[in-house]
Amino acid sequence: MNTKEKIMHIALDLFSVRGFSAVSVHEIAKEVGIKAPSLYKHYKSKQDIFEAILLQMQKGYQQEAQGFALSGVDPNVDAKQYIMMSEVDLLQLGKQLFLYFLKDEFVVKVRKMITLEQFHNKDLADFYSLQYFHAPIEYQATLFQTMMDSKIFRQEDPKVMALHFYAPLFLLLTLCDRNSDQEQDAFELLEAHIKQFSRLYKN
Amino acid sequence: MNTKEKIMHIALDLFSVRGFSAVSVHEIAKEVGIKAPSLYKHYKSKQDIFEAILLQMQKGYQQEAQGFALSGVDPNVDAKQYIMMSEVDLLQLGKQLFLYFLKDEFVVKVRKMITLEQFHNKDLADFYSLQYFHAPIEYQATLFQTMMDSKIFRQEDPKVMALHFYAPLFLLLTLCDRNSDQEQDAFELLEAHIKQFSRLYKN
DNA sequence: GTCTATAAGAAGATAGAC
DNA sequence: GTCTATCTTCTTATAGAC
Repeated sequence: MNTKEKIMHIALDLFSVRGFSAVSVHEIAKEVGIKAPSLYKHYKSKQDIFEAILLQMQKGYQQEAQGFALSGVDPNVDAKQYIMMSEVDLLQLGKQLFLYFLKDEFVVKVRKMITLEQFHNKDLADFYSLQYFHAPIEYQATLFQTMMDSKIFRQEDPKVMALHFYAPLFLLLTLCDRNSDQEQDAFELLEAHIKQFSRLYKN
Repeated sequence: MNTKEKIMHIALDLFSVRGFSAVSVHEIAKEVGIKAPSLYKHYKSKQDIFEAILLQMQKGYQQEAQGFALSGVDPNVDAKQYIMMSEVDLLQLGKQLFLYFLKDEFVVKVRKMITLEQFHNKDLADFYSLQYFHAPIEYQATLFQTMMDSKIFRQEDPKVMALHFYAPLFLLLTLCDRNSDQEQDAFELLEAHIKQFSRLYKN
């Protein structure tokens, strides 16, 4: 990893725990192993590092989504693959989604960082809401709609069904972000959630 | 309101949007209408203001819980009142809980402030997790257990049932914290959630 | 309880040598 | 691309007059 990348990752480490304004350029440089002024040969300002992290995440997310069980691009295509979905498959899907959000270090740190900056400006608020509310809900609603059409699940509002599936995932995820020592409990509760969810919606 | 209280409320206004470290003592004092050094006659440090806010919230929460539909103290007592609970009552309960978390200005601002400081230290992380995860889940699990015993709801894991009831509330709450313009949508989705929840769990 | 003056240091960022 | 030296501004906090 070159110095520019090293700066970005160490800045992210610090921003994601203490927040942008509580971290000094001096501190980032020290962790990298250079002096603060050297850092300005790579980034024109502290804010520039922050923006580089966001850009990197948008790039990385596009790539990850491709290789993912759910492409995240066209839920209608995905849904056709899951029309015959059993309870086990749904469990698999939920776990996979949860583990991606929880175990991809870069994703975790960027989420934490944005969590700490979400009220600063509208762009970041909108970005967070899109990434962790609207996009997953819309996506899963389309998925469940298709599965309802094929009589796997009872006829209910697919958007609310998506909310019922996703909201516990999100709550447990944010719990783990704060208290990583509770990951095991969270994971067990996640399993219990999806199994009970399947029973409730099963036709 | 005296100057000491004024300082606390204005500090909270600023901390809850920009975070503790991004707000200067000078700025707080300016908004209050005094000079920065005068502020130190009321609080011994900036950190001291932060801690005063947390203390004030703990006081206020104890009082609010008393007058609340759910006492928040003994769920077994509460549950007996709700044994005959209908779908409409559950809707009422959910809305009330949601509106308390969303419309009590002090509660909203303190939640936002702690959201921005939650990764700084373990005490704040634990406080957030207790307030917005463990306490509500435990409380509602006990409530639902009693309601299952009296055959109102189908026999399922009461803790997971509590998760199913509460997680969408939390997700919509944090959405409103970021995007207050989406409150109306959130509220409608909340209603749809509780109605569908009732249908799913109804015996 | 407010003010002005000021300390003492840390902040982000630039200039210019190597 | 790294360094030292430096600029300028801002930071928290104190001293002491009124």
